[in-house]
Amino acid sequence: MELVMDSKVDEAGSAAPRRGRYVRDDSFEIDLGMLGDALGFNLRMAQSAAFRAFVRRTGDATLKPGYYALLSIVDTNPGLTQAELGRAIGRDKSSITPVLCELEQRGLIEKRRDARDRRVNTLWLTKDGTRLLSVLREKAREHDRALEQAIGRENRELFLALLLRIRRHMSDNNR
Amino acid sequence: MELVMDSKVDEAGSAAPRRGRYVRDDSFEIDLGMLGDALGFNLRMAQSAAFRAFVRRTGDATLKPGYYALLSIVDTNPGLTQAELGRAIGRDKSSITPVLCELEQRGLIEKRRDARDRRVNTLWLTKDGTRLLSVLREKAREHDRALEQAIGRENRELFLALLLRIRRHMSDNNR
DNA sequence: TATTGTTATACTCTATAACTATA
DNA sequence: TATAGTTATAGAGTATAACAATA
Repeated sequence: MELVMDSKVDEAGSAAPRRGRYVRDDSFEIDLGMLGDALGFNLRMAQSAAFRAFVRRTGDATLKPGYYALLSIVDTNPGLTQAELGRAIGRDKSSITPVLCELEQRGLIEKRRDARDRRVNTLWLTKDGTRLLSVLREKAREHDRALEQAIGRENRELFLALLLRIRRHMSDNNR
Repeated sequence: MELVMDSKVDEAGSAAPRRGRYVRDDSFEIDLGMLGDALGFNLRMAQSAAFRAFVRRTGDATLKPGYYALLSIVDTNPGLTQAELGRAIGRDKSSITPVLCELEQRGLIEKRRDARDRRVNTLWLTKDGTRLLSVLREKAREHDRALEQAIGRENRELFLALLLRIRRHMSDNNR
C-alpha cells in the first residue's frame, strides 16, 4: 500500500554521510522515513506527549501520575473487586495490588473483605479519596480541553471512536 | 457517531453498592464513567493495546520492543548523532546511551567519533543491522495493516494527522 | 480445580544529576 | 560557558510464578 510514504529515495543510498549538512540548531531536521507514517509510532509519540503534559499539570497534586484512573473507576463502581478493576484497564492483578495498598495507606480508598465471597476485596473511596479525586478531575478536564483543542473540537467524537476501535481490535482477547 | 459507548448513566449515584449485581463472568461490566469519554485515557489504553500487539508480533525477532524505531531512524539518517536521535523521538540523551551501547555490542549499529566535532558520535547501521531491520520492517508493516484495519482505511490519514497535532501541541516545547 | 489477592522478583522505559572531553 | 556522551541512580509501570485462602 502506501506505507512507503516519503521514501523520496534521496541520499541515493545509506552510505551518504549525513554529516555533510552539519546542522545543529535543534530544528527538527531528522527524517523519520516510513516511521513518520506509521500508525503505531505516531500513536506512541502522541500518547507519550499527552501523558507528559498530564503529569506536568497534575504534578503538584500529591499523587503518582497513573493513579487518577483507578480512583475514578472506584468512584464510578463502588464495591468492585481488585480483579475486576484490573480487567477494566487491562492490567494483571499483581500490578494492581501495590497501587491499591498505597492508596489505602494514604487513606484514599478502603478495602473491605466481601462476606459472600471471602476471597475478594471490595473497593470503596473514602472522604479524602473523594476530595482528592474532585481536584484531579478538574485537572483532567483541563487536560482534556487541551487535547480537544489540539485535534479540533469537530474531530473529537471520531477520534475517540477510533481509539476505542483500536483498543477493542488489538486487545489480548482477540489474539 | 456511535462513540458514546456505554455511558448510560445508570446507577443514579455513586452510593449504589455495586456488589448487588454480583457478576463474575469476565464480561466488561465496569462502568468507566467520565473516563470512558476522556481523550487522554483512551489514548493511553489504545496505545498500550497496540504496543502489546506489536510486542507479540515481534517477540521472536531477538530485539527488545522499543529498539525498532531507533534502528529505523539510523537507517534513514545515516551519520546522525545520539543527541539528534534523542531529540527526534523526544527522549533524553541519557535514555539513549544504554540502548545504543547494546545495539553496538550486538553488532547492529556502529558509532564513529566525528572528526570535525570530536564530542559527537555519528551512528551507522551495520550489515547485520540492516538485515534485522528489514525483518522488523515487515513485522511493522503487518502491524500497521492491523491498526489500519481496526480504524478503517478511510480514516487513516485523518487519524495520523490528529496524532501529529497532539504531539506538536502537547510537546515539551510549547510548555 | 479454579480464582482472589499477595509476594518476590525482574524487566522496560524513562529521567536527573554529576562527570569528562571537548568546543 | 555550553554541548555530547557516559555513568550512577532512581522511579514508574508492568509482568510471571509461586503461594495461601477460599470457592
